[in-house]
Amino acid sequence: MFFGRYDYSIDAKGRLNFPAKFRDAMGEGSFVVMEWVDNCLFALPMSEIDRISERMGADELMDSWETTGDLFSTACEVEPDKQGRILLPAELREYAGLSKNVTIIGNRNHAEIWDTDTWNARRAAVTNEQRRQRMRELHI
Amino acid sequence: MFFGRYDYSIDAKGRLNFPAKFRDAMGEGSFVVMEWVDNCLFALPMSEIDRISERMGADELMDSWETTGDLFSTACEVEPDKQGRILLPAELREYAGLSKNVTIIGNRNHAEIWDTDTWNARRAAVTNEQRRQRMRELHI
DNA sequence: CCAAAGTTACACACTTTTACCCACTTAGCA
DNA sequence: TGCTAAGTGGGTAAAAGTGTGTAACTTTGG
Repeated sequence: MFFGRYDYSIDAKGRLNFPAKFRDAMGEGSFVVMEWVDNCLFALPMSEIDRISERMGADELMDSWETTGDLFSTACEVEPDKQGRILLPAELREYAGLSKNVTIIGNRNHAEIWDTDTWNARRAAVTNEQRRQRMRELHI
Repeated sequence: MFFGRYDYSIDAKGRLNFPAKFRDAMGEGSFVVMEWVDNCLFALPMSEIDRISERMGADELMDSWETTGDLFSTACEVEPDKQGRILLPAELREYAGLSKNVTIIGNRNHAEIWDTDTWNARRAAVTNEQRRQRMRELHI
């Protein structure tokens, strides 16, 4: 399970720290990072990639071939160094608009990598009333 | 079941005592604290988080991804130390406006963490007539 | 084919944060 | 008055995060 928010900055060598909790949740060794939507990056365990691949393979829809191509072409395998930092390819950094401040959040079964300003703006756009509505729907 | 009110203060290290009764009700080990609405924090057992996660994962609604991100990004796992204290991340303390005096209340299936002044003001704002009306609706 | 330049990987040192441990105080109770 | 449980305060060690140097590798141009 992934949750929580972590703020880091990309160092001069382009390295980005990845939260220790998430490293554990990713399992041993490497995991996968890919483009998602709204200029965020998707980080998920190898096992989840397999699951998605299977699901898309089973999909009868005509466009699953194009869809997986679009998605998987951006995916890359990363492995944290001894200090827990990862090095993202320039294309992914550019897609997400990552320059200095980066926010990594947990979201159920995956982590998301955002430019900090982008993430803050996105959260600020959610109103108290929307959250209240969500609470009602969840029947907590 | 969570009920009752407990008043504590945050110490110099940012630690906050968590009521013994609630610790028991949370079950063994750690539990989860997250932002809620009206500047209060929500504390609930791990099992409840799993339940919410499942429910949201099953949700067919287009925006469930955004919704879980908004909610889960604020969540954090905490485990009371041997004295029963928890350490809240700075972001959560800030959201709830916690500086010194903190009030923890029980509310059915979860606990809530409030700034004491905020909680007192909120209670003071409820009128006798509102309580009377609520009583009628509950058929107590 | 080789050398220079840039990139990536690895190692180490340092700082900050968090976890853990122990001691003390207070309140309730027999 | 002693006992127990709850709550509070502080010291110390481990872990997480950050910065810098250097070697290995890749790329590029002559």
